[in-house]
Amino acid sequence: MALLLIVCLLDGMRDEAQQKPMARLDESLLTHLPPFSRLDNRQIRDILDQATSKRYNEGVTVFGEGEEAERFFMLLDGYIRVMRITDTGEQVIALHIPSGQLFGIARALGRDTYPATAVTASEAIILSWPTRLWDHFASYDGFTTETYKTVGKRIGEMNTRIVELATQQVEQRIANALLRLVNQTGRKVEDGIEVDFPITRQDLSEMTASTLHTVSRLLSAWEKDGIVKSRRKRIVVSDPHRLVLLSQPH
Amino acid sequence: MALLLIVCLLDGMRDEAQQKPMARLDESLLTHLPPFSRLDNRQIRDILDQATSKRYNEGVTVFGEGEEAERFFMLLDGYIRVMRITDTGEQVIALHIPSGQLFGIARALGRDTYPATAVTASEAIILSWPTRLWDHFASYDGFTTETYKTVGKRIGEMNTRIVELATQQVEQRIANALLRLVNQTGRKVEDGIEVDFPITRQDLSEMTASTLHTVSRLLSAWEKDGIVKSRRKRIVVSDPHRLVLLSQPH
DNA sequence: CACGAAGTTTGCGCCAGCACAACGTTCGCG
DNA sequence: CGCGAACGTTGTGCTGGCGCAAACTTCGTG
Repeated sequence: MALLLIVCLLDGMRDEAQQKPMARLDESLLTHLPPFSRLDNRQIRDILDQATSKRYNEGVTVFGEGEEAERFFMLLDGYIRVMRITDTGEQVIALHIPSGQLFGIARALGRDTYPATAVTASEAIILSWPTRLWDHFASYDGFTTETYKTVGKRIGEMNTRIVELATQQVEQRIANALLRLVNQTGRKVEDGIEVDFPITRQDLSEMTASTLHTVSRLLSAWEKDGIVKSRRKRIVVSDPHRLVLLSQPH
Repeated sequence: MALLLIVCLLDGMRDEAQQKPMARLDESLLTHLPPFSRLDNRQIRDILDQATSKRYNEGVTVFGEGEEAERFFMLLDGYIRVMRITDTGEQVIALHIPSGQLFGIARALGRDTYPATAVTASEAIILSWPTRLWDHFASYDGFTTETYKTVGKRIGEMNTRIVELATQQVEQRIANALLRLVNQTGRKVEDGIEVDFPITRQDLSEMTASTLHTVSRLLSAWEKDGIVKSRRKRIVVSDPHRLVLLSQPH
């Protein structure tokens, strides 16, 4: 709810400077996001005063793997796709980050460079700060604690990912990926739940270590069975329950 | 080097109480381990005074996935295998932890339960502390910083793991797994570098999401080519360079 | 509204690697 | 030192899902 407000405020800035301090932004709006929830007003204002805001179109690279970690980021609206590219040019999507989370916090894990590439999966609004401010903010009560909770969750997701890749069939992996998307970023629509950002079969194949072709085939089959409905870049899950069945072995 | 000393000291305790305070242990021995390297003598003594020491045989479960995270651990000697078990009973090995690292630090990531199962991959000597002490130690300068560096590294490894599973052929994955084992835990022997703890083909297959049979076949083929030498539970890599070639696409 | 780019569908053949099976080898233990 | 269990090897057949190819649909743009 708070986020919507922020977005409106920021929309006004769309045609102005793409990067500018956020002095205008009401600090109460950030209060409910986990990393900031335990901070007092003075601290929040301090953080906001030093933030840079920027609006990104879909498919823009926020930072690349191996680059020096000069800034860290807070996603206010939209979705971020975290991916790596192999020597042979294949892309692997590691995870999707929903709004309200910090990302690119290499510094918090003692790294000097970003370990992966972050690309906007939809239009996005992002605050960012120079990395050197991390230690300063880290002294604020609860800031790091909440951050590391997020890290812990992501580790859990990665573990699950590994187990899935290691043990499940393609159909189950794709079903799982879709369920995860719908759970984490789903939006209720008339005939089911829709993934809240544009997603192609190619993307799904990169999330599940399969191929565009296989994903396409399966989605077609599922559509025939009335489990999903999809159009270009949009996927609606109309029968989540049957998808859950498909996602489990046998 | 310091570790060897510790091990000797502890060996003396082998037949005494399996669990007892470590008051006797010279604090200077822990000084060089990353999590403690920036601590002063008083702090190290404080940490040691509250530690419990225990010796484990090979193949013993230290903690299980989902259990309440009552303690956190420091591996002084040996190796730990971190694994998860799927609903269908398949095991997946997530990573191996070498001596000198903290593990089971769910608390540091805001979790109440352990996210995976930890089993000793060899005989091991482990210190542990009640979880509630974490926050106390965390106030010591550098303790958490160094810990989170380790977490960062493990995240990197997991990412690599995911990319490997997603893009590489079985032969390359097994070659990679073997190279990683040899790099991280290798011990020089006469005719090459040996994995420093007992490892079965089954283990390797669980690390690479393949089967015992395939691993066995490949190791046999490699042995015929003079790349590795293996006997029961032991693997020696005699020609790492050619293994690197095998680990890369084409 | 015509064109190109991006996204999607579908058919077909093939092969890496799994399942199944049976046997050989090493180790620990009484 | 003999037995059983754990660990390792090898052969054979089969199939899921990938590679390749070609055509179709939707969208944005000038």
